[in-house]
Amino acid sequence: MTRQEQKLKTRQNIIHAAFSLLDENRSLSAISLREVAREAGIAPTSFYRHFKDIDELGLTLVDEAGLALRQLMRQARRRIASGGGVINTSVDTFMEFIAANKNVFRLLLREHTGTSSAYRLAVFREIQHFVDELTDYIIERQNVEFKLAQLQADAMVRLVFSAGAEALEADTELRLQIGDKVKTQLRYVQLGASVHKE
Amino acid sequence: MTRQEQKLKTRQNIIHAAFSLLDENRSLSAISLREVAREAGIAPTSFYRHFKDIDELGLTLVDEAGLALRQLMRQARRRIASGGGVINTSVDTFMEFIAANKNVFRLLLREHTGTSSAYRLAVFREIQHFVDELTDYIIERQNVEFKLAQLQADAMVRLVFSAGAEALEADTELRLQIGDKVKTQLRYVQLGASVHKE
DNA sequence: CCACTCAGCTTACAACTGTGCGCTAATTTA
DNA sequence: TAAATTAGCGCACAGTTGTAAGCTGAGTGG
Repeated sequence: MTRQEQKLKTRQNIIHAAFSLLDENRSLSAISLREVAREAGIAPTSFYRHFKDIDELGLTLVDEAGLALRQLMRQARRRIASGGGVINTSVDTFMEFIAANKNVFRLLLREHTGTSSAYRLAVFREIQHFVDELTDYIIERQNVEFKLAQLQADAMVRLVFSAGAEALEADTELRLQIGDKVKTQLRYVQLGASVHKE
Repeated sequence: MTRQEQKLKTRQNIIHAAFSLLDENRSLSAISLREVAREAGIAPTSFYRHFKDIDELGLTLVDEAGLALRQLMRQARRRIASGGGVINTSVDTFMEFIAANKNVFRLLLREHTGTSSAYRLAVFREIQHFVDELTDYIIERQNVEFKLAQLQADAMVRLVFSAGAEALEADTELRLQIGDKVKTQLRYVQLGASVHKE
């Protein structure tokens, strides 16, 4: 194994360690460099060979989470194309993502309203991608003007993320209920927006 | 000043100190007992004369914030009674509340998705009050069945809180824009729900 | 008036934090 | 092969944390 490979592996160990520490009751600002190092199996000071700060690690994690989100979007689009209804498919995909990547979503959720403005901004940008993509989609499908589509998309994303927060700590059955609830709410928004237009 | 009065005053000093520490970049779990004591002007160990834990203080703060929320609701109802449109008045009242009680709203927002499940639950209950009251109101005004009213109220509260989060860090002008946005979104929900019913 | 209560203090300690410094051993480069 | 680079380590230090123990002085109740 070359030196570069080894370094990359250690870096990923650190990232993985940090994600695993986010379990249940910790936020980015609540995990310490030493803890991460311990979990990653390196000496505390070796951490600096990979990241300038603990904050630099934090931003990296947010980026990784954003990446996962974008992959989620792609997956959802693929699924929609193969039929089943936009809202249904999107919500189902989203809920499955949450269940399968709890800590990733937890990170986004916590830091979205968290204490570091840098993290908040980073998460905000990731969510905005979501809104933008959905806006385009709505314009194309429902043939409405930009402003209205954006408002609608914004509302929908907010509702879905909020429902996600609720679903995060729920068991499978409750999560399905939450999914049903948010689907209906999304239909209200969609219906309301299309009626409003006329 | 009697001993009891003095104790109460110190207790309120502590609570006030804690709220003021929530400014900008701190959450409940990120403020230390010693900091609170310092800010309140007492010795660290004196803290224990008033609260068992820092967590007990935290729950007290959430309660206080909930109280403020309930007062907000009453104020909104009074204002609606004197005309001006339900959605408009409610959102305006809410936005004014946020601007005037930043740290109170910040607390609710942060702990809603925060790291302590006890805090999360406490905040969740406070928000649920909001939903319940709005549900009753909708049933009464729009004469719809409970289930539908609840779904509608739930969506509306989620949208308003989410907009509040955005407004929290915004200046006056942006806050007004956010207010307008969420008002439109709420009308979508309302419209959509009423159309859906038929 | 005198015994009692108790809010607040000082001192102390062990645990933890981030990080500077210098070493080692292994890979990379010339 | 010799020189240079560097990932990772151990040690050290100053700063912070929560909280236990025991004292003091002022308000309280008999």
